[in-house]
Amino acid sequence: MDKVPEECRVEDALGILVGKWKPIILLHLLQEGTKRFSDLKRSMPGVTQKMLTKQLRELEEEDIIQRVVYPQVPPKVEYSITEYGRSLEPILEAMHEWGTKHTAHKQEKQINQIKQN
Amino acid sequence: MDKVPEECRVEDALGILVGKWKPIILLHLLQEGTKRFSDLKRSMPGVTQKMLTKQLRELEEEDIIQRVVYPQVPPKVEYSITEYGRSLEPILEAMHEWGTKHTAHKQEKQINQIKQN
DNA sequence: CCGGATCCACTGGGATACTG
DNA sequence: CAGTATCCCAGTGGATCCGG
Repeated sequence: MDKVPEECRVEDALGILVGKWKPIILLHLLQEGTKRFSDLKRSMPGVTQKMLTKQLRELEEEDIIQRVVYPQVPPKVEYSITEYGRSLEPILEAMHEWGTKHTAHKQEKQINQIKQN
Repeated sequence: MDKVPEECRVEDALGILVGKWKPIILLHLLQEGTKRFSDLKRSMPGVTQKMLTKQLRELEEEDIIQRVVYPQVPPKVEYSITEYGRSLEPILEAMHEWGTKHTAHKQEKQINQIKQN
């Protein structure tokens, strides 16, 4: 961490990942390669079509994922991670690992607070 | 990335880092160890007292940073990274590195778009 | 099947003024 | 010096309906 704050690019990476459904989307696509819109939607309980579309568009805009439309009836649209997007994988892994520890950390903290009483 | 989405903890880490001034705060404290509120504020152009206070409180709540109040007049409050908070450093590093590449990537993309015309 | 268009609630961030 | 208290605005996320 020998960078001066003026040239901090952390936010750039953060901006890509921030969005209620983006981490989940990436996880699905990283694990399963290519998925149709409807499959993606089905595997993400609670998401609306509008939101899923929006988040996918934003990831596509940053070249993290790729969108392929098959001009047929009924429509078919497939999404997949780009090579470039795959470079985010180590970061997601690291965050997942840290998050897991943090969850344990918070539980421990709660237990200690209860003991105080 | 062999985790199923149901046990995705990426958001937990993300939630800690998200906040307009949090990455910068962490960067400053990681680099310079301990800083007073006013020093921190001075090194972050544009931040208001309210926002700086708020972001610091949130980081403190998660045990990422430590707040020490010296009961004197005028008041003196020092902030520093906790041992636990320091475990975020690799993630911040990785994001900074990725962000730097991404900035270059976007510039390249723009140039290509201009060439199209 | 996919996604655009509208309308709406909520909250994150900010400007400003005030206090021990 | 450090922090609260108010008021405000814009953006995000969501519910719902419509269309190719």
